[in-house]
Amino acid sequence: METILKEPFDREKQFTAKRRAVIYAAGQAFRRRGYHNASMTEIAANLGLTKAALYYYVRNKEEVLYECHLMAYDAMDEILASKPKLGLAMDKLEGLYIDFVKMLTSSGVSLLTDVNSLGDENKTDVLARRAKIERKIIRLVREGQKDGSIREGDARLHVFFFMGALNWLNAWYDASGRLNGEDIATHFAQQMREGIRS
Amino acid sequence: METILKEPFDREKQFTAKRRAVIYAAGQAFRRRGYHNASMTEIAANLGLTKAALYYYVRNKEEVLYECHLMAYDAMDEILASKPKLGLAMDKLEGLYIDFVKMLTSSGVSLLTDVNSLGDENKTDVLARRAKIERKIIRLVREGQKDGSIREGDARLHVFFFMGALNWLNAWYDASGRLNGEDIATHFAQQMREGIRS
DNA sequence: CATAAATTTGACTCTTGAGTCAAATTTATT
DNA sequence: AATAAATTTGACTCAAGAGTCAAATTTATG
Repeated sequence: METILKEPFDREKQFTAKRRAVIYAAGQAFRRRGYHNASMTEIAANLGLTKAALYYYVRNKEEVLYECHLMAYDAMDEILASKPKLGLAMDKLEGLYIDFVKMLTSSGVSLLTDVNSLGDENKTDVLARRAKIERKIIRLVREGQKDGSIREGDARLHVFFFMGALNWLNAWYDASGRLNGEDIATHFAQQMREGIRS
Repeated sequence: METILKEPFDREKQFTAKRRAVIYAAGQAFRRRGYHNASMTEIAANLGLTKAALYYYVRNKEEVLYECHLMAYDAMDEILASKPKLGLAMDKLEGLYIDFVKMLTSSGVSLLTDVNSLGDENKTDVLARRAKIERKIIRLVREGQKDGSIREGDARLHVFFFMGALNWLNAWYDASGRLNGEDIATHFAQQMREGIRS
């Protein structure tokens, strides 16, 4: 029972944990230096490994980029799923947005913008994933326009506007800077809200 | 007089015009496919040229990226300079923002985000250039907080929030889509304004 | 048309970094 | 300790794309 059940799962767990660490480290590197400027050798070195060792955990570099994107979208999906379904749409949206910012400033996961370095397959996939999230938020905005909490106007534009702030975060946010994620989250949420409230 | 004055200037003009065309075409390619995914050969082909011909107009690829950045910042500087110095800060800011969006949606010039592919020299330069523009806008926001047209709060955050929308434009704006630049500009300007008005 | 300057090209070189693989090393199990 | 599986490595290969250059071609001018 020990060797048959516990052990293999443990091994698998170790493996996936390390694999995740690789993806994560790569994500950090991609964010700081850009996908093409961050070499696999460099990423490996950050983990105290050799490039060849990385390839034990990962098929190829593109796959890593792909998984980095998914990681961010998974986190967003999780946040989306965790939200209560009742109340004013605006309030739900605000909660959502705060969590997004907190997640992006504290988890080390970030929204990468380089989607063109993915092959057709993965690119379509990632864009679909992004679109799905956007659609949910747009739906929420429309709901807010119905329940009167959100001002009229093209819901897509409402959303693109404040989603831009999230994607731009990576460009300037420095975890060691004087601004902390919490403060940014509440500030941004207010600005988002005021921008579209009725 | 003909050969001594007119001709040489004309030649120079031709050269710089073509050079500009190269930078511009490269900018389009960088925007659509990313700096590293767009090869010099490809950019040349878009212009009906050979890679070797490009290098008659341009020292190297990095220089091209550098100039693309500058092109965008030049355009923004021009807009900044064109604005009247009187009136409520908020109104000035709104005019500015509208012009930024119009410029980015109509001129073919775009804000590139890949600054890490530049060498140290150029990178510092570009970041300084960006910072300078941001500082002007931040100053304007502070002015608005003094004259009462803009709500209190961290002026930098106010600015980072709505500048994100501009940088995110490239990711979704499609000149041939149903939304035109004019509409986006007025929509975004309103959302920007409501987000920070007092 | 002859000439010179400007422009363009084909055919290279060179570097970098992704990806591979057989062998070495480590870890767990009996 | 012996063995087997998991993990890591050094030393490669290979392709892509940046950048070069001498020669060909085009354009303008007397």
